[in-house]
Amino acid sequence: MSTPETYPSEPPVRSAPVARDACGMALATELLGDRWTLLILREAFYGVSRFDDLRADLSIPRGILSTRLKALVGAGLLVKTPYRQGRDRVRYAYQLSPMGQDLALTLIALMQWGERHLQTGPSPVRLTDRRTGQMLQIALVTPDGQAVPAQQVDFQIV
Amino acid sequence: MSTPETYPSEPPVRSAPVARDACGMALATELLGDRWTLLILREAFYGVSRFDDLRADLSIPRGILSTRLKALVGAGLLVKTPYRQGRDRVRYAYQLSPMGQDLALTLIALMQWGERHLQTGPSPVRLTDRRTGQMLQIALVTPDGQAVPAQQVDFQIV
DNA sequence: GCTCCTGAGTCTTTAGTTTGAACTTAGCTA
DNA sequence: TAGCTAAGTTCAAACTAAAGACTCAGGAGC
Repeated sequence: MSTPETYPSEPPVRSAPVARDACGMALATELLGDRWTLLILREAFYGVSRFDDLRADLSIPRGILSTRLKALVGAGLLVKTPYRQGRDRVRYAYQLSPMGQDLALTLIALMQWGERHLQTGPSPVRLTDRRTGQMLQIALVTPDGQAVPAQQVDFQIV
Repeated sequence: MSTPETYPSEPPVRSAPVARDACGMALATELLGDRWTLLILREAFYGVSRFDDLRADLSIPRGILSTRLKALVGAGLLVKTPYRQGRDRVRYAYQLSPMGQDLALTLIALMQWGERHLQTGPSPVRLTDRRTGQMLQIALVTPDGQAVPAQQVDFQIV
């Protein structure tokens, strides 16, 4: 973005051009930015929904899980739904709300980045087009659904 | 993903079908999942590169910034480059490596999600196609760059 | 009825991080 | 020589997380 050797011509950026409370990314980070929250949402995407299953799967302390779930329900990403299995007593499932499901693209972007740069083996997750079977990638697209290469993307602050 | 009222027919998922250390998302979360790291990368994307500018812009304690920058340099997301402005002594700029720049799509996905669900006002960030001026959105695309709607995406674990 | 079991929590104590403030260092500049 | 600034480091106090014990509710078995 800036070229350190060729200052003074191009002065360094001294502060972010977008205030933190007007930036969707910063707001999202406040909600999702901790060691557990993204992992909990990952489980939710995979369909794990019960307190004790989450706890066992993540090895997360009960107290922390309890607080995080409350925060996520409070923020509207998860919904706590009662259900009854067989003759069991009523229990609760934590499931993604539409707002939570809408995080899918973000988590997929994160996953694909992790696969490219951190993962050693091949990915066990396969995202394909149901019609053609083609592999899918995250990209920026125009309203009519045409991908635009990175060099052709214009980033502007108004 | 599962329908709480209509169990037993469809049993609940008891654990994530992908081990944490084989999942790009989980690996990425380990690196990026804390209160500051994503905010630091956000600054880096906006072009803020100097220690004290980051510190002032984020109101982050020096010690934390120092450790986070070291971690990010160590992980290969940032590069610490010496530079010299005018006759000043040599200083260091923290800038995105190619690996860090490759996180752009993820951060944009996060930003667009935050804008849809958390932000009250309109976004000051404008992402457009340089050729046509059209607004751009994150989506899943086929290898030839055609967006695929969510309902048509097939998610499989191998 | 009484006891045990399980899912889903809460409470408490200990361990680990984060903060903020003060101190340090290197290279200018007056 | 003293002063300034960017970029750290160090340290005590405050906060947060972790691990384990405790609680509670509704069945199931005796």
